[in-house]
Amino acid sequence: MIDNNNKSKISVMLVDDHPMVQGGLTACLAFYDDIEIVGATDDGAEALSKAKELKPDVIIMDVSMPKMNGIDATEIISEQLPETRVLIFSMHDRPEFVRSAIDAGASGYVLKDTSSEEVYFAIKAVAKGNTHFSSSISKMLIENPMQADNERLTTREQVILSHVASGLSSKEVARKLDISFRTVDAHRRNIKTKLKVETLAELVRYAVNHGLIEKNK
Amino acid sequence: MIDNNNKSKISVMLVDDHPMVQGGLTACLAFYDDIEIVGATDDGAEALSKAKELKPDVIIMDVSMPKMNGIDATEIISEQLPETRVLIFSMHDRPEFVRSAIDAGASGYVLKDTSSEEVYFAIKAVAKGNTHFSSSISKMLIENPMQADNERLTTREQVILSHVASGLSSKEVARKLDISFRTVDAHRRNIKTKLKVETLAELVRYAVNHGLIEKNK
DNA sequence: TATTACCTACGTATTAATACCTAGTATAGA
DNA sequence: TCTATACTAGGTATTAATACGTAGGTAATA
Repeated sequence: MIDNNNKSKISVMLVDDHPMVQGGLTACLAFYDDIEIVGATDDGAEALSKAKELKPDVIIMDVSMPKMNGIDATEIISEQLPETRVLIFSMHDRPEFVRSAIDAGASGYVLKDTSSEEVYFAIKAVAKGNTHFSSSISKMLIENPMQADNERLTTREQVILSHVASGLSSKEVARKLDISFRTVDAHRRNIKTKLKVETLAELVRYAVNHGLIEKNK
Repeated sequence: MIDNNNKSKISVMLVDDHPMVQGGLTACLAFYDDIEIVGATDDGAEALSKAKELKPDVIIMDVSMPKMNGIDATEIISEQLPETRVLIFSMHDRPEFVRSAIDAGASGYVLKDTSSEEVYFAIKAVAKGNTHFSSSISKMLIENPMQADNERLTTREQVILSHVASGLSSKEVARKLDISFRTVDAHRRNIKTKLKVETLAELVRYAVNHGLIEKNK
């Protein structure tokens, strides 16, 4: 960005695959004369190239998008355009989505039921280098502290869990991974200890809710 | 509605709890001079009273809303305002959402990634008394025929399944429901036969995906 | 009256899961 | 070099799940 060029207005790029949401954001932000919509796209991959071209102050980014999701896009933008701030604008209020976004470098996270005014204030805050989270998001982050390192599942454990949650017995998982069924059992026990659960049903629910297994499969 | 009064314009009411979606719909439909937005609300319960007052030709209805969901609202509107058409406008593309909506009396179902033009055409179609479904919705309905009566779970079976899926053993479910664990086992076997699954993991996933158990619980 | 479906419950036999304990190898980090 | 972690794997014992078959009582429907 050229020094002092268009400095009084915050340039904003929209990245959302729902036409009505894009339209709604455009319409609502049009009321504020210190905000300028400089571009819009409906997928994360194109967002990257457009962001490099436009160098907006703020990007409003959805999470779920067809080609590249907003979290991955955010991570790359944070690396390649450190002066551009990303404000996540999403349906998803679960801790793992929010944490992924923060880890990827997002400066804020607001839910899609947020009022126009709050979206505007959030844009202003992140443009200044601050952060902004919906109050329910902040509350939820406080109530669900980050899992300790020793409570995270290793890669192998995730693989074991996804198979078990899909319905395979320990023997079937063992055969599939070419390991002993005792090894599978040992992993299951470790996984249960880490996740503080006791039953297979709880393991399955964790896997479904954390995207370790495809829905409707 | 008074005969011939304002007949050339289709009156439309918006029911969606996302301000940007409401804003986007309003903005996009403003381009069409044969459509008039006569009201908007963000919850299904208020939608009922406003609909009786305004008697719109078409209601654009979200599904997930805080106080009353769009399906329940649709059902009541279909009964009490038979000349008002409901067009569902939703994130959810799973068969059970779509079927619930149709059963409730909705005249159409479009997904939130639908273009402005298609939303406009859908409104026109349902205002005329036709139906309109996103092409992916139509395709999915064809591929997932309604379950036969003998494949639906009875009330008791759903209760058994929700307990089992929450992690209780057959003995624990038996104790909780004051029945024999043999009875629980018999139900489990019947449920598996009906759902065409073989393992507890598959039962749990069904329960999670069909809302028989709370997410993140 | 006969049939069907739902809910209930039992016995027998086999397999799977689980708990507990123990332990070797490889790799990374202090 | 030592320690910790991850991944691996074994034995023993107990409990749970599962399969198969059987069957009674109640209510609804033809």
